[in-house]
Amino acid sequence: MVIQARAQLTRDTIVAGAATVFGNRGYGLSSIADIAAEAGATKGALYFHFSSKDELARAVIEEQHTRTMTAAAEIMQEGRPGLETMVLLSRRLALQILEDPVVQAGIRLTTDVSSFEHPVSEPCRDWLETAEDLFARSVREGDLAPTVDVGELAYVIVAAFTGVQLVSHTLTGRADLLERVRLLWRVLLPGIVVPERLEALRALPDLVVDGEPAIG
Amino acid sequence: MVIQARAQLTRDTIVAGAATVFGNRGYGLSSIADIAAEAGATKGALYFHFSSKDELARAVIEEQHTRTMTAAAEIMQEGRPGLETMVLLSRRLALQILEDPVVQAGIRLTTDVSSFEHPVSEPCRDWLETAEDLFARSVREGDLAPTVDVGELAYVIVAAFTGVQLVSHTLTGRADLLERVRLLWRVLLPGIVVPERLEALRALPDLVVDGEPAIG
Amino acid sequence: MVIQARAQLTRDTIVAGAATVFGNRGYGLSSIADIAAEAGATKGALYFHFSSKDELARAVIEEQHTRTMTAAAEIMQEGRPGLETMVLLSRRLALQILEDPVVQAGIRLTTDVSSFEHPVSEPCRDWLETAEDLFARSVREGDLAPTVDVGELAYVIVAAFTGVQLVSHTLTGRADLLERVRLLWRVLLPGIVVPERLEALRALPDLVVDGEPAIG
Amino acid sequence: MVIQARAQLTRDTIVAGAATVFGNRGYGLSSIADIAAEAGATKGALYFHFSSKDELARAVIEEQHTRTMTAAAEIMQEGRPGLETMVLLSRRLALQILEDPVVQAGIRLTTDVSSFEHPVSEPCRDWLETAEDLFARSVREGDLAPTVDVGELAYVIVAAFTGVQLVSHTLTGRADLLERVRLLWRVLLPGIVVPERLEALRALPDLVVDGEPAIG
DNA sequence: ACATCCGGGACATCCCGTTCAT
DNA sequence: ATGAACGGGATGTCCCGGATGT
Repeated sequence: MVIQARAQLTRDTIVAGAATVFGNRGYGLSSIADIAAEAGATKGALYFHFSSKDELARAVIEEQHTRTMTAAAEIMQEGRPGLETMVLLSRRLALQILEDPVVQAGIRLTTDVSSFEHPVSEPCRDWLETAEDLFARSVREGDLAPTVDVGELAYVIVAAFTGVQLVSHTLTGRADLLERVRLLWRVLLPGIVVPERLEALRALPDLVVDGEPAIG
Repeated sequence: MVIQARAQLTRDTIVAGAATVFGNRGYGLSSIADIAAEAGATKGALYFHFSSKDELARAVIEEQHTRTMTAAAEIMQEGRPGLETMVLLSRRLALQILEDPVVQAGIRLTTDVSSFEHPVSEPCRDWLETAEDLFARSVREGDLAPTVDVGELAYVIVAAFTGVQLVSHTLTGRADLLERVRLLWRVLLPGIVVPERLEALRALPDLVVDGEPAIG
Repeated sequence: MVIQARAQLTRDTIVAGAATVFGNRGYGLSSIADIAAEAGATKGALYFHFSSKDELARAVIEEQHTRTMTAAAEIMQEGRPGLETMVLLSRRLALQILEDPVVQAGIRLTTDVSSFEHPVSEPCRDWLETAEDLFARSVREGDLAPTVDVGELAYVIVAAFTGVQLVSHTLTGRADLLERVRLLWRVLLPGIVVPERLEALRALPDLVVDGEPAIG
Repeated sequence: MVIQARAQLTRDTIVAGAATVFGNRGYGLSSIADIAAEAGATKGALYFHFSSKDELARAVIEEQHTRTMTAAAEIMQEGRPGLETMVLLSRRLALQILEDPVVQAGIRLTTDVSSFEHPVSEPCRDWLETAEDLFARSVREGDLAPTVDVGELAYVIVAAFTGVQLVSHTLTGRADLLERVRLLWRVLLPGIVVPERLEALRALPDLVVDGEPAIG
């Protein structure tokens, strides 16, 4: 139906507006009225698409998840080695956080909304799984020692990235996010790759992703 | 004076109640009425001690900061090597997070309140400084290579710990926090200590702090 | 036209749904959305047939009035004596109230909507008129004394019936309505019929109408 | 405490305002804002005393019940015969309905709120009981035949009065209420009192209560 | 003609953070 | 330090039109 095209547009606009407000103020301090104003929509329109603030927040999270997973899928299709893919994924996500309010909001909301009755943990689990798969591949490729527990390694990486993003946000408003992610890998890599590959992979953290400004 | 002692007690009770509520629901979703009820005080009493919700939140953060810093000072007085001290600090903080609602709340609020006009970043900076100092000591003690940038290393450690705490909270309600912190160090240490000390320090992550249940 | 047949059906469905909701919750607490849902229609369909909530309520009242008046006409055609007809009418109406949501709703709405700009009093007046006519006939038939004011008598009967219906609704959810109507007549009759006919009419309240379960 | 006196006053003001609005528009169509405005209070004050619209409505009902029962007690203390007391009670209630918005509202709300989860039926039951007691006394006094079922009689009277009040409200805005109540008794009495007392009691319906305008 | 989808605002109820007398 | 009150939103939902099919 043609009508539904306009509806979809309205819905997207609202999600975007919600992301901006949620991202700036967090769930609890964002008001539906502010969101509607930000999106240039009325509360009637908003209420037509989302039956509650909670549902709206979850829609933002879902959209963010879709976007990050789509971006991740693109990179994973390039057929690079596991570790390299992992690094690129982290940088790609960092870029999305910097550029896309929906991604910013989604990440913040995932934490906020976790206080609720039905917390949101899928995105987190998805990342863990992805990381685990890639590390498992790295083991097969000989970059990681067969003795490492890839699940545990994935946990540390995902958590560390999360922390870097949050601390960078707190201290510099994310101005140094990309640099900090690079730094994270420089510290982590030596401890996990097998010694003989270390030299070859030393440049990994400085790889540049599509759309990323080259390093000064 | 006796009267002031009671006032101080009331104030502490309120801070504790506020911590419980803030910690569970976040700043925006916590109401003054809930806090007063939780603390067993009246709203009037609350407003006598704190002139606004914002100030109350900052008081919780400050109290948390005091507690963590006090605990940190205790450990640092024991005169252990830098790296060992750092590990113990992290474990001590994890324990506080698990046991002390004020600490839980302070950490959550630090993020929440960062959306405000006067964000809170001191606690974060203090930890960075502490970590940096300890790592510098480790360099002097020969545990870390002189080439490492201790500031950067501190950043990674603090961020990673933050992330581990947050992810553990999201996925398991912090049930596995201690184990995850241990894991974090096991992954990190090999990449940062000088090779010849690695064997000697391998047991570091499993050190047990006062009050901590022994590892099964 | 065939199309209009479907429209009529839709309209009737909506009126029935509206009756159910109005009857349960009253005018003010019934929402158009609830009515549409109850009727299995969309709000659009509803607003095609009725231009406002008020109009819908009046349509329900009108439909109720039609149904009760139709039923009344049937009984009045049977050519029974006035008093007997009156008793049967009251029992027939009680049955309708018990069985037909539209009748329930109509009665409730007649009261509710009375708060509006254009109150609804026709149904009430119609009943008064009908009762008055029947009592006048009873006078001619010698059942009532010529001295009674048939208008006043009609008023008392209509009001008393209304009250019985309402009290029965409040106390037992109308479970004892039929019995209470019977009781009403047993109390009223001795005071109004001429003494010499009293014995003959004593059985009147226990007459059974079509469709009514016999008395246990 | 002195403070509570002012609070009590505010509370009463709010109940009175609520009664006015509820009485005019019914529960569903009355808004809290209108009530606050009518009472000259703020929504904050209102919410301090009543935690919901429902509770406010029940407070109005309760207040009405108190007032009618107080008035009833006064009359019953006068030591008149049962039937006479009953008649006077009905006239007193009619007067209250005419003069006291709280009583008007209470009666209307009793019906409205009956749709809720916790309906209100006590007032109705209290009246039934009172009437039953008085009729029982009348039997002992020889005004009523010992064969009458006083419970059933009470039901009819209470219901009939309720109906008269409602119909009078619908048709004339209660302008003829007193007259209609008188009429009700004139129709009812002959059917219930023992023949030999009928003449003596014929004047009962025209008795005048305190504060009632004499009959023209 | 009949029905639907989508959207528009205006309020409803409720509750919140805060102050003022006492 | 309390009880009472204050306004100003908070979310949610209502009644209702246009745009769009069928």
